[in-house]
Amino acid sequence: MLAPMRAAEIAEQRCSIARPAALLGDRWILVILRQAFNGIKRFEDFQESLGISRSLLSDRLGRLVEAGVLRREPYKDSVRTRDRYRLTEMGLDLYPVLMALRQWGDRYLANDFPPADIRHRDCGGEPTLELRCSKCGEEMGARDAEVRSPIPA
Amino acid sequence: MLAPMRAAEIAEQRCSIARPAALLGDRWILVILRQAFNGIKRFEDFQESLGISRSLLSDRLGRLVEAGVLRREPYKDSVRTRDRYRLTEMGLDLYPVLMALRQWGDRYLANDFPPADIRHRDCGGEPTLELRCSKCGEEMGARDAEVRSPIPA
DNA sequence: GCCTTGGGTTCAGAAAGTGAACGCAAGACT
DNA sequence: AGTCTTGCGTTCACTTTCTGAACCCAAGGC
Repeated sequence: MLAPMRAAEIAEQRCSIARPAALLGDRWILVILRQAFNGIKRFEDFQESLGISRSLLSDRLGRLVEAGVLRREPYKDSVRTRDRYRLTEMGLDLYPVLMALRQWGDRYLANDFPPADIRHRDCGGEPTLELRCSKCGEEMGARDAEVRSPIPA
Repeated sequence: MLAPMRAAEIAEQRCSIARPAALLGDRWILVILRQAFNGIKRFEDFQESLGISRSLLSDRLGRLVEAGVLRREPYKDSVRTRDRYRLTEMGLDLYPVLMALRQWGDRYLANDFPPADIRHRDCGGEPTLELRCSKCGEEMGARDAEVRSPIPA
């Protein structure tokens, strides 16, 4: 199974948003990453927990490995040698993306269930994503930002 | 054109990440939002700047309107009445998601071009996304987080 | 009345996604 | 040794979605 044609075209744009979008703009990729951050590593566990078809899971894990987000490596179970997929440094750095999704989802789409309970391991506080100006330290939103080198597409 | 079947299933999960993923886990949706944040409002301008097919653009804008991320409204051009699509408050609050993608993209995927230049309107500083513990104020990464109510799927 | 423009909808063919069935290597069982 | 199970896929036939090109239609202009 090949990567989608249009994804490749989007990925070629010289744009800091289009390139990640070409990889991450996919429902399965995002929930696979969520599971990876939840500690899932084995093919079977991804497949069962997500209800994704094997062929598609195989394709998506392959894309993530190729992109450098996951690393596939053999490891010794108590019983035998298996493979597992682990987040690389590059993959771990996607955490803010997932947290941004979660924060927005909790706010606007989670009316019928309690929000995710994720805590700082050290102190039990709640992680919050802040968009802050690195110069003046003010918190910012979309309206406070100005695009100087814009709009590549 | 109907929304993809599996998207609906993912959207039904009681999960703060799966729900936004069902809407945003789509290449076109993400670049459409980028353009919206870049100030694009009209159907034609989205279409030309993205090279997306009209039918698909129509479908995606419709999804975003239905989700409450965009609002469609008529307005008076100098010449005549047109429609435009504008970000709602809910849509503007997606800014951190786009910034998270951009920050990651700049770091790992933008080796062949200069990163996007986005500045704080007031002081010219650069916006940075920080994941911080709201209790102790420490900056956090994936490894410092602990999932207490996990793994809905 | 006819033309242009914006914002679509409607095709038919191409690509991607789907679940079920099959492949295959490494240990374990007998 | 031969068979069984488990993990991790690939292949297949079928369905759904995407694609670009062609068409539609209302509001203004000529």
